[in-house]
Amino acid sequence: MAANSIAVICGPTASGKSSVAMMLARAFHGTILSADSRQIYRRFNIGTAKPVAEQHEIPHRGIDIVDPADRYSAAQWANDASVWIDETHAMNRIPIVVGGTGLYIRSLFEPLFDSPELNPVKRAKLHEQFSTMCTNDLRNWCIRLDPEKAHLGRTQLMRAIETSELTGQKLSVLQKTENGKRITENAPRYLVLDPGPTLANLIELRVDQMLSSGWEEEVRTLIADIPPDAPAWKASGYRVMREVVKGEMELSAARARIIIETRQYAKRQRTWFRHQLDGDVTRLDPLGPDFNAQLESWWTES
RNA sequence: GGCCAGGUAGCUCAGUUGGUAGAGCAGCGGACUGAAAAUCCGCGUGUCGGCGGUUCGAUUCCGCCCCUGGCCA
Repeated sequence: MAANSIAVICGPTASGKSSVAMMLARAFHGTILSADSRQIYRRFNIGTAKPVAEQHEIPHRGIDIVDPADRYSAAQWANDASVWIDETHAMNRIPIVVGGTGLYIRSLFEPLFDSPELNPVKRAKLHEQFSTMCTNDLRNWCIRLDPEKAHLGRTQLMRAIETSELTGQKLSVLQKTENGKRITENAPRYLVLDPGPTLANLIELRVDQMLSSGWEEEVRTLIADIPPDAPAWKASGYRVMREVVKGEMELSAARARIIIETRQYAKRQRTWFRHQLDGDVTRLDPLGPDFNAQLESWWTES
């Protein structure tokens, strides 16, 4: 790994990517850049599997950078990450990007388009209207304005509609023509970690660890002063734990539900990492017999 | 031991007045450009508990048996 390069380690939740990143950071003087859309939030620690103790040993960036009620974005992350990368290189360390938020990671190497400013007042008005509409109505609206985007989900439909309504241009066209600037000249080299079917067991194990290390107490204190619609609550398991704290759900039922939610999240991540990464992608099983050797040869290549 | 209610998809259950069956959840596959742990789309053959009987045809009707739950002894 050359001094000015960037290592990228990704994979589904609970795949062990953090501990692999820690190993590399220890051995090769690395700084860990967390590409995780939930670990950015302060105070949401246990349920997001935030590396709290690890930060004392190895420098981390991208953790605890946003208040729970604030909205963050892939674009902001890409901008912030480019600064962290420069700082890391300046300190003669190797940036190790690690995370499960694929869109964040990809936006580093395949930049998001330059989004036009949308008038905030008009935008708020539009969103007020969206909230009264069902997804199907939004879809029909999108078919008229930007049919290429109409097969996507509710959030993406709203984005396409607001772009067309407020700029008069199709989002699908803007994305093709207006390529944002490339943050790094280095070609991406992705390491995707996935232990295969064992992942289900690892997820179950990790949920139990979270529960036994005080997740419920954490949620009890968060619930006291964080608005229920704050973006940070969208981390999987937190809504269910909120019901437990409020006495609306048995802990055993919550545990089962959280395991299912987490498995479903991991599945979505796998689909994403299977199809959305472009470039030099290496896939390894972190529990495989030759993993250490494979990891080393991946690292020393190029 | 007697009576009653059940036994249908991995789970919870619907249904077929006799023409071999379908929902929710789970699971699987997919999409994804400033909310991404988000937001969406697609996918249902299963000895219809077992063995006989009636019937052109039984998951459905009849008989016996097995299993589960409840009530009564």
